[in-house]
Amino acid sequence: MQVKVLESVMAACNTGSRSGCPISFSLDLFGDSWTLLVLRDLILHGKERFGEMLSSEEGIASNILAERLKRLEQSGIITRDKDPRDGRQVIYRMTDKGQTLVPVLLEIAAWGASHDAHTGAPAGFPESFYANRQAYYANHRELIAELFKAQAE
Amino acid sequence: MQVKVLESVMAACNTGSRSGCPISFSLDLFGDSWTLLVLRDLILHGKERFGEMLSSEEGIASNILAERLKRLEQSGIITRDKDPRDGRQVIYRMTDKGQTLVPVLLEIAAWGASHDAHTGAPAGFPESFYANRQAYYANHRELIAELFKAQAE
DNA sequence: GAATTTGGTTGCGAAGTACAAGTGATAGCA
DNA sequence: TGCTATCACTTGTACTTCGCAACCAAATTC
Repeated sequence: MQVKVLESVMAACNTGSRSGCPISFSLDLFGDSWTLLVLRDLILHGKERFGEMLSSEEGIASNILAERLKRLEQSGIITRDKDPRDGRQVIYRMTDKGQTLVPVLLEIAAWGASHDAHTGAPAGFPESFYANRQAYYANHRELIAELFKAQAE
Repeated sequence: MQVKVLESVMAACNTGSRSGCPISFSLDLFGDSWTLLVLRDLILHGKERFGEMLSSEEGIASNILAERLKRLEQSGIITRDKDPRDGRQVIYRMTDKGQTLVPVLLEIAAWGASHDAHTGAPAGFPESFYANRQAYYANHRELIAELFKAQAE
């Protein structure tokens, strides 16, 4: 009986998890400076190409980006396919599992926007999000675009 | 006019922010491996002492813990007070601003629990959380404790 | 007042990151 | 068909951060 417990602990160790804590598990995947920014580009900005992500405002290094994309693919968060129209390019896309990270990203974005004076998020985003999270989970792209449009007027 | 834009960009740089993105802003505060685990101990586990956090399952180093607590205090997320009953000890407590991180932590915990086979979270936590987020935001400690209790029976 | 506890700090080797340059496969064009 | 550009990386090297162990000062207990 004791042996089984040990085995499960070892299994956890082998997957790189530091403990049985679900937060710790999540952080082993995206708890570094860059992975969540890559996921932001994929999920919120709709980027699919290596070059697009490379040219993001924060200036990620190409070796770091390549390594993070590899890890995300191995974790089943994204897929990696050759572009049939241009064999040089690769298309990265979120899997269904990857899509389940949308609420995490939106929550982080809303927190940042509501505590950062110099945020680039549209005015009223956190309030709008906190008032109706479900709508954003289903439709974040369109709802955020609408806020930007309303702001421009 | 151009000058003003430049000034605001420079101000953003001085605060350490890599860009105007609200996610980037959030990650500059808690986008490393350890800060969110410290926040978990403070928010979800109710820990208040240096020693308590030091002895967490993941084994944070004391210099890292000290540095993170300092940063969180400077960011207004936590307060640092001497224990009036024992002058050696320090009590760390979440501020109101810190409490606004509860939804972020719960979302990360739920994601981890729903994708980790070896999670230490109580059975049914992600489902229960996703079905009724608002209740958890107001009352996460008690609701999670109830799940653990139900599991033990 | 000696030993213990608590909350740190310091120093050093290991690991991760940033930057620049280079590689290989494909594509477009003369 | 050969030349050049583009794209997605990889490699090498300097630099920064991290992890670990040891140490330290103040407060408390015995």
